[in-house]
Amino acid sequence: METEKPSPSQQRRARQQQKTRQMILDHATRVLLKHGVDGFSMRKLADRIGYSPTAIYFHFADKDSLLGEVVERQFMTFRGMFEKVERIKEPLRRLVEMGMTVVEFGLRHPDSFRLMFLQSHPTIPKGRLVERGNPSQDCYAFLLSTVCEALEAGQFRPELKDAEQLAQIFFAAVHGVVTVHLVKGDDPWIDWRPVKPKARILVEGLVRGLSRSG
Amino acid sequence: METEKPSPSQQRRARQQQKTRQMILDHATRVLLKHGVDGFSMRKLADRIGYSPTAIYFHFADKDSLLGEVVERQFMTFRGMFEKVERIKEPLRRLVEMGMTVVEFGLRHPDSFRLMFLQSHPTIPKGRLVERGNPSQDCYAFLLSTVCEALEAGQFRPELKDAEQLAQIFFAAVHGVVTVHLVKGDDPWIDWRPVKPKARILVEGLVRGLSRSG
DNA sequence: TAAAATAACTTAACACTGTTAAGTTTGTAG
DNA sequence: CTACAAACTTAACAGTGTTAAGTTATTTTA
Repeated sequence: METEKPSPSQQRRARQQQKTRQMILDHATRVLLKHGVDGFSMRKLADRIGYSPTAIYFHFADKDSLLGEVVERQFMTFRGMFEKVERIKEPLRRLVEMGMTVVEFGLRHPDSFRLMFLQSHPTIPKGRLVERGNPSQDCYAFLLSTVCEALEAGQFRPELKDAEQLAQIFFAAVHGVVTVHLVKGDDPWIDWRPVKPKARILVEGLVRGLSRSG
Repeated sequence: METEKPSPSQQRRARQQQKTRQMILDHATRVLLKHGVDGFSMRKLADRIGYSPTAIYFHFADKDSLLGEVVERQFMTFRGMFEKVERIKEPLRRLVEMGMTVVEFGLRHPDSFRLMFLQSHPTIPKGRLVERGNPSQDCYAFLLSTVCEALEAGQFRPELKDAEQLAQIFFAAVHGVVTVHLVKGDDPWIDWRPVKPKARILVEGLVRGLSRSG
């Protein structure tokens, strides 16, 4: 394989392309967070950025890919919200506050949450932003490491040994509280109680129920 | 108000209308359960039933109303799945099995679950099939009554007194397990564990963590 | 420096979608 | 027999994602 070094003009062009790519992503993100995924369309986005609809397809394969990249960036800011929680020493307490952070994120950025956790994203971007398995970038890895810590300290009941399983259980529980609120929160059929207290009781109750001391 | 008694031919017409309504609903349900909500469209449905697309609008206000009624019927069959669980005497054990039933339903009828619990349905049908608050028809009421039973028997921790809150917590947790599986189950990013064991551990752990004995 | 090639677009179109306005057939009521 | 309303159909509107073909400008090559 011959690796031709790119000429200066090629580099400049590549830089320009990256810039317009970013510009499109920025606008797409803004539209998504303001009008939701239903209020987003390629044509509206094109209108907004002053290009024709087809121009976007020069930079992104299709709508799914574009949304996939937006989601990837949302995951970065999502991960950022866990910084405060990171310094909690006690793993089980950290686990609880991680759950509350997810809830916080879901309430603050509902459309973002919907996009990230209520939609399948089959199209995986090639150059991923977040590094798989690295707890400082991958949220799931961070959750997993916390569970592992508690596990190694022998804080869970003896029959619970699978860190992946436990992590997925905790995430699913918290996910459920937020999702039900986002999807059915307006339904007058049910006399809904506030989300945060419910989440607290759920996560703390779960920790108590699964830990050795409980 | 003058209640004119309907003539025989009027009655027959009304019957015929109800019949085609049902026919449309039946086909709509079948399409939805086979091809999912994304594979459903008014025009395809019209094709299927041999009418023009607009004909459907004579029987239903719009797509949302039609889907709303389909969902309502799905809730009836959903409720039906709880019959076996109903005879469990011990309320906390019943609570656990109710959760497992929800999971069972979600795994067996994923598109149905998506339609019922992952979509907002602002349009409430006028003549509702299920009677609000009646535990033998309304699933939430059934859940609520079970929670109440355990609550009255003093089986929950003393600080937990709100039946609605507890019911919503339990439902959200189970909902989360199913939803995460349906939405992200294909994501190769995570090494997913089987759903049912996770659900069991979650619900039993939660019961243990929130109950007095735990 | 002129010609060829390539990047970065635009225009026009296709095949869909939900929904409505207006027209048509058909059976009932007076 | 006429009038009317029910139950439809046809045609159209406004929107969607996406592609094929054409255009313009810049860069590379002969």
